[in-house]
Amino acid sequence: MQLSEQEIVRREALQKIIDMGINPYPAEAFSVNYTSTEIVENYELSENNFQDVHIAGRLMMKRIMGKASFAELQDAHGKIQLYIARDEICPGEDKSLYNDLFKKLLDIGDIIGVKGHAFVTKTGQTSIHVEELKLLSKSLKPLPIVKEKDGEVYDAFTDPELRYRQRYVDLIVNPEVRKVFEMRSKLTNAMRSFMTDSGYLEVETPVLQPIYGGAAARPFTTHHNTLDQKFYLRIANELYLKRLIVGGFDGVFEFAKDFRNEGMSRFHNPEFTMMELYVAYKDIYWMMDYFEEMVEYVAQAVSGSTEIQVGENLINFKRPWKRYTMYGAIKEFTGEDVSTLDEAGMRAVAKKLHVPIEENMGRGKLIDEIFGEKVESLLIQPTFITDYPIEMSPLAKKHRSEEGLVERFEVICNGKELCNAFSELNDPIDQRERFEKQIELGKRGDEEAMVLDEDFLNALEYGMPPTAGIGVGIDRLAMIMLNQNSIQDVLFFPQMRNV
RNA sequence: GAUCGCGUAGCUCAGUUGGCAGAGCAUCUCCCUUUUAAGGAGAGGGUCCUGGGUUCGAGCCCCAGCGCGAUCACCA
Repeated sequence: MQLSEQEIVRREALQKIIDMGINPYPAEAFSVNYTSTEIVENYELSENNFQDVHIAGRLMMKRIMGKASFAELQDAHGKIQLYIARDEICPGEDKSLYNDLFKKLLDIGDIIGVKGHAFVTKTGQTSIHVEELKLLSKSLKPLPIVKEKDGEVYDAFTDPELRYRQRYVDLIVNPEVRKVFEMRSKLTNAMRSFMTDSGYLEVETPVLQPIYGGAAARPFTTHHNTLDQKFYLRIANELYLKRLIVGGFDGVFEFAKDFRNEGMSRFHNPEFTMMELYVAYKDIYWMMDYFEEMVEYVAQAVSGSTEIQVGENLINFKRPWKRYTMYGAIKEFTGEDVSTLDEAGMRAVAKKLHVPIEENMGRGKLIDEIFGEKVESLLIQPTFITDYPIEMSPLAKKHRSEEGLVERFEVICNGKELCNAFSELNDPIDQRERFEKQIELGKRGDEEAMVLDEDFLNALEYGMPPTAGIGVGIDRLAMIMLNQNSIQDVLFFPQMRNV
């Protein structure tokens, strides 16, 4: 391994620290009694508090001025300035703790613990007057140095490849990145508590599945040695959650890592998080209300408002959201009434609207293309689209009144699909026929056609109550609510090519 | 998978017509007891992504490859 000049210097410093009799990686705990932000935010309010502060974190800046110095300590919550005077951390004759350890051997990035008292400097900055200093962990790699003045950031660590491959560095030096992930956690917590408060059960279902199902996608495959059997990483957990509804639970949900062996883009990572919820004795109209309420609640919890600025758009999650049928939305945005057209008529409309189509597309696919090309990107505010063509929805119940459609809705927001929901198909005969149609599509070369799951049909044959189900793309929801442009910015460790 | 762009010091970036490899921060040495993008004086640090080619001479031009990004394709 080729070491840079700075890395060599740090290894030499490490050895000198050991030579001084100091363990650079001590085993014992360093108990902390305050965090940086607690002190900074509350010092003025409680003048006499914080006189015995134990605080630990990463050394982020040293400003040495001879026999006294300032430094910046960063803990999990923020930064606080340290004031270190030689004669206070070295009250005796031996000044080596200050002159050697602090001034020369401690580097930016080292993890230290200090004891001291809070005070305010001449220039008005709340700081810790250090009385004791202890090295807790020596850092051997130089950190990127990010500077800031008057809210302006200089030399920010921005190379996306380095940021994603070494997210730990990104998190150390880019506080706004930490913030995004803290808010993502808030988001999922808010959803979780909303559903738990409704009385629904959070469950876990298999990631390794002998038959993949619940979505149309190409799977990852793997092999179990003992069983000598092929397994797939799940592309969805839909069919397992429905088995649990058959089993008698009236509401189950799971935050699931799903895996799809497909292209990557700023909206696609090969592994991603989907939240699926199934509630017995409900239909899509109930689910629309429930989802609307949940997202409004989540927006409030995450940002303290139902209005969120996303790029150039101000998105308002306050209920009620606009609702269109798919035909209605096409009519509204293109002026074309396609509801009564046959396949040929649909093809003619697609051509007229300059929607690129292929000869083998059926009526349902044509509708989907027209909607995707001409309507979807125009829907910025959260909008319900209901009543999808049956060909695209093999797990959704037939529409209660419209031939050729199913009871399904999606919510489109910021031009992208946010969720997908059905009144779940619970007729086992119908479900078998839909699977068989998928098998034919598969034989005709559709690599994403669904596979027949005999055990799932077996479960349906025992009887599943009428059920509403929804799948929510958590990464995409996070992108919108946290105003992030790429899925990579809401995943700690986005997939990268191995180097 | 296609097209375009990018890859230079630990980080952020310059690099002219092809002519000695540059800056700021960081690092090292020295000075400095209320600084804060601390300051002052000095110094060191390079596989210019990799491999070929053209040329007297390549960071720069050409070819191939690798990695990243953007857009598209794919993606319920």
